[in-house]
Amino acid sequence: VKRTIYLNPPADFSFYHTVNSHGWYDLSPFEFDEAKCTLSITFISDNGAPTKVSVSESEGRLKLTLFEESVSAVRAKASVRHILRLDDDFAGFYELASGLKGLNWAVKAKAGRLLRSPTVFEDLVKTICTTNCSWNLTRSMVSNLVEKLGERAGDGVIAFPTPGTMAAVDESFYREEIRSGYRSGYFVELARKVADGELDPENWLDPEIPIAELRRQIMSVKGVGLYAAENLLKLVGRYDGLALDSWLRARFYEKHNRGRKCTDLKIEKHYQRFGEWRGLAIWLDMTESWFESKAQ
DNA sequence: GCGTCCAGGTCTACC
DNA sequence: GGTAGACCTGGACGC
Repeated sequence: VKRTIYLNPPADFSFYHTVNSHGWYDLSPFEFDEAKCTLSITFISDNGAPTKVSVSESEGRLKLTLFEESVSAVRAKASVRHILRLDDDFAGFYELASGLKGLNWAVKAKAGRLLRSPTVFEDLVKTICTTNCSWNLTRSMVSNLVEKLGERAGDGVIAFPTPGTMAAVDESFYREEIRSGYRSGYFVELARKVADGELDPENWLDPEIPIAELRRQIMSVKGVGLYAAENLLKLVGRYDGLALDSWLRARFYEKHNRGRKCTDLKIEKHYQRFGEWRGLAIWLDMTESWFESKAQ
């Protein structure tokens, strides 16, 4: 039995720009129906059951459709708040970015919220899946994780696998079934540490943890280097790293360096003025063209 | 059809 | 603390 509930987003929220903020909407178990502008999210409910909620916009409110009876409205709202970053505050960034070329569009469009998964663990694994490979391979590894290892409900809903489930299979499973190559050992080690309670990625959402300590913890995960750590840091609300990767560098060369390569230091200097917001500044500057012809 | 390169990098070994 | 070389996969490209 379907249920519909509503959620009031903050005034500076744009559903469209949040969903399309980066490639995450394209990774399983997210499903995005572009024509209907509806995002389906899947997470593990409090009773341990995988549950699906679809989210769309309706007259300025967020309309949540719940498909499982077991999930409470409170829990569904909390997950959506987390995934769409409804409680994040961007006033400081908008103040810095207002009127600036490359960024003013974001202020006007209310962009800046980077879509995230229901858990930090899921975002961490997905981020490792983005390293040193094409986006196609990232998508393939993630959908293999969900299809072959995900948590299944009776009605066909599948959520991203839990640390415990991921820890229960060995490296050869990842190599052969997930096709994750040398990352396979990283997944086994990470999943075991989280399942054993030795590491708690969800704790990284705590804004009180000093950035240096947080970065140290994240980079202690095998397979997570500077790019992956800074990317995950953005997803837990810390934007002081640029998270440079081949895509971002190429876009910077194109937009700000006449198509010629330059050092990372030059890129760093370009965004220095944005201080603790620089990671968001480069991302929005580099993705401006995604939204140029799509007035929303 | 086969070799090489490289994508939303990171680790290890050795200066 | 800085940097070659190795590392899975699969699609693109040159020959």
